[in-house]
Amino acid sequence: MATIDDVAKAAGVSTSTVSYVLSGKRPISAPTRARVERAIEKLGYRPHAGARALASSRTNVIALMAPLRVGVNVPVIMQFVTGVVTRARDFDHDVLLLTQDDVSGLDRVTGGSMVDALVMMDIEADDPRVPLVAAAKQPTVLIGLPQDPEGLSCVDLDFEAAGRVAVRHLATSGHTDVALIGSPPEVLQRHTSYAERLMRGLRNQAKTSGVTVKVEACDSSPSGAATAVDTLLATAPDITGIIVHNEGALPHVLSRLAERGRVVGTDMSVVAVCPTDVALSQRIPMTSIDLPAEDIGKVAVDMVMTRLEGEHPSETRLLAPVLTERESSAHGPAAVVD
Amino acid sequence: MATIDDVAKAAGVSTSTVSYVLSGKRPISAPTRARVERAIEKLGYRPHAGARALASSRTNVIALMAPLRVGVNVPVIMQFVTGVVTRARDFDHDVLLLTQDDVSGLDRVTGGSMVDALVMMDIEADDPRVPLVAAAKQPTVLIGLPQDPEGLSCVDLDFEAAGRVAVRHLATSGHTDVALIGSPPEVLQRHTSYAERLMRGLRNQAKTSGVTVKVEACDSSPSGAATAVDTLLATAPDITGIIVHNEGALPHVLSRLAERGRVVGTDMSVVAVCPTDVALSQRIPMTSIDLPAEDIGKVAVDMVMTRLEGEHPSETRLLAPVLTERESSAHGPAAVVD
DNA sequence: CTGAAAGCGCTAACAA
DNA sequence: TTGTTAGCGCTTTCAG
Repeated sequence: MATIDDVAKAAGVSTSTVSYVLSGKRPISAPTRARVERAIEKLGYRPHAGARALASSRTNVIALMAPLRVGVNVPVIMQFVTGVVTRARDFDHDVLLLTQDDVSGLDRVTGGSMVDALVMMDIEADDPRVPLVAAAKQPTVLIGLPQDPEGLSCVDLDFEAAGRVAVRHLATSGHTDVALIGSPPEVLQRHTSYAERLMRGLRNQAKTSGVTVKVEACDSSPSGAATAVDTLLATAPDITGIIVHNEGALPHVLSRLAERGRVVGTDMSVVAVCPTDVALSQRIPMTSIDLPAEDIGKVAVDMVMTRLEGEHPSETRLLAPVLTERESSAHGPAAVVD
Repeated sequence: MATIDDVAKAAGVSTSTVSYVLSGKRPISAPTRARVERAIEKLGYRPHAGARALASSRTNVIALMAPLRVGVNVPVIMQFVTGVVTRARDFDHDVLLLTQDDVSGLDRVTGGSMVDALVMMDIEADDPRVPLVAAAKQPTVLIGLPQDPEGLSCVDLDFEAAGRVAVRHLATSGHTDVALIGSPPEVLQRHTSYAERLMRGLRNQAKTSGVTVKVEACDSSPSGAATAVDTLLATAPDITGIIVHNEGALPHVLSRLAERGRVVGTDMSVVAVCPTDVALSQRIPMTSIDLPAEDIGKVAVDMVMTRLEGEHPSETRLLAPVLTERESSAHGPAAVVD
C-alpha cells in the first residue's frame, strides 16, 4: 500500500501538503493540488485509518448499539439502522454495530477510542448502559428515553403525545369506549419507555375526553393477537375503537377482528402506531400515527455530529406525532350526524 | 486516557512487557504479570485501537456488507447478521456495517485498512462487488454464490439440493403435480443466486421423479400472495403440493389457500423453505427445509478467521438441506395406501 | 524472562 | 502558500 510519503514524493511536495490537500484544513494552490491529486489517483492511495486515528484522535466511525432481541419488531429496527447508517455516511462516517447485550462492548469501543460517538437504541427505563455512556468521552445520543434524561441527548417519537392524539381522534369522531393493544409482555417487563409513555398519554387524554380505555399487552404472534382481541371483545364489548401499538401483531389483530365478524373501518375503528409502510401494507389502509423510524435514526446522527462539532448542550428531541386518516377508522356511536 | 507507558511505569516494567502481557506472545513470570494486571486494572487502561492497528496491521474489525433493500426479508437478514456479530465477538472482533449499495465503501474499508476481513451477503449472479474483493488484501467470505465462485470463499444453504429434497418429499408421498411459489420479482431480476439454484434443483428432481412443476414468482404482500395462489389454482388445478420459498409471502399464501377452501395438510401439501422459527409461527406448523441463517453467518465468520490465520485455500461450503415434516404436508393422490 | 528502541502512517504545530 | 518535524500509542525486533 502506498503511504502519504509515497504520494508526497510522487507529487514533489511535502507530506503535510498532501495531508492538507486531503483535509482541506489550509489553502493549497491549484497547481499543487492538481499534482497531489494526480499522484493520489495514480498510486491508488488510501489514508491508513489507524494512523489517522492515532494522529488525530478521530476515527470517523460511530458505534450503533442495536437490539438483536426478542419482542422487538425487526423490520422497524432495521429502519432505524438504515437511517443511522445512511446519515452517518453523509458525514463521512462508518458504523460499528454493537449488540444490546454486549454491555462490555461499550467500554471496549469507547475506552479503546474505536469510535467518535455512539447511538444507542431501545432504551429501557433503567438502562444499565446509560451510566456508562455518561462516563464516556464520546458524545452519545439515545433513541428513546431513560427514566432520567438529565444531561443526556435523546430523540424519539413523542409517544405520550401520540397516545393523546390517538385517543382524541377516536373521541372526537364519536367513540366513547376504546382500547389499546400494545407491546408484547417482554417489552413491557423491560420497561421500554415508549410503551409506558404511550400509555400515559392515552390515559390522560381518555380522562380529558371522557372516554374509557382498556389496555391489553399483546404477543406478536397470531395466537397472541387472537387472545388479545378475544379478551377485549369478551370483557369490554362496548369498545368501538382500538389503538394498536404493535407492528408484528397488527395483521393478526385485523384477521381476528374479521374472524369475529367485526368490519374494520365500519363497526370497529382501528388506529395504528407504526411506520407508514406498515400501515399501508395491511389488508386495509390503516389510519395511523407514523413512527418515522428512519428519520429518527437520521436525527440521532445529526445530533451526535453536532455534539462532535463542539456544541455541548445535550438536548432531548421529541418528534411530534402525525396522524393520517385512512380507511380503518370511522365515526363512532356517539358521533353527531349532520 | 492512560497509555501503555503509564501502565508500564505504574507496574515498574517496560512497555514491551505490558504489551506481551496483553498479547500473550511471550512468557511472563507470574509476579510480573500480576503487577501489570493490577496496574491495568487500577488505571482502567484500554489499548488504543488506532495505535494498535497502526503498529500491528490488525484492526480486530470485520466488515459486514448487508443489504438494506427491498425484496429481501428483513427478519431473515437479521438472523444472518446476528450470527456474524456474535461469532465475530468469539474471535474478539467487532463488526463494521456497510450497506450493499455503498460499493465505494468496499474500497474505503479495505484500502484504508479499517478491517481485517469481509463478509458479504446477498450475492447476485454477476455481483459488482466480487471483482473488488478479489483485488482486496483482506480475506472475504461471500454468503451466497456468484456466477463464478472460482478462487472465492462462499457459504450458503445448498439451495439446489433443497429444491431436490422438497420435490422428492412431495413426489414420494404421492404428489404428481407440484408448484413453487418463489421469491419476489425484484429478487429474481437481480439474479440473486439462491432463487435460481433452488429452481434448478426443483426442475431436475421433477424430471427425475416424473412430476410436473409450475413456478410462480411472488410478491411478499398479501395481494401478491393471493395473486400467485389464484393463478396457480386457475392454470394448474391438479396441483396438490406447493413449495414456498418466500418468508414474507408464506402467511399470506396460507391465508389465501384457506380462503379458497383448501385445507393445508389435507388437500394441499405445503413445504416451506425458511428458518425454522418462521415455519413454526404460521397458522399451521409447516413442513420445512430449514434455512439456518444464523448458523450460516457464524460459518462465514469461521471461514474468514481461518483465512486470517494463514490457511489460504478458498473453499465453497454448501450446507446440506434438512427437511422436517410437520403438519402442512400429507399424502398426495398417487400415494399407495397400505 | 525482560528492556530498549525503531518504526507503523498520519496530523498539526511551528517555521519559513 | 509550503516544508520540517515532533509526536500519537502501540508492536516487535534485537539485545541482554
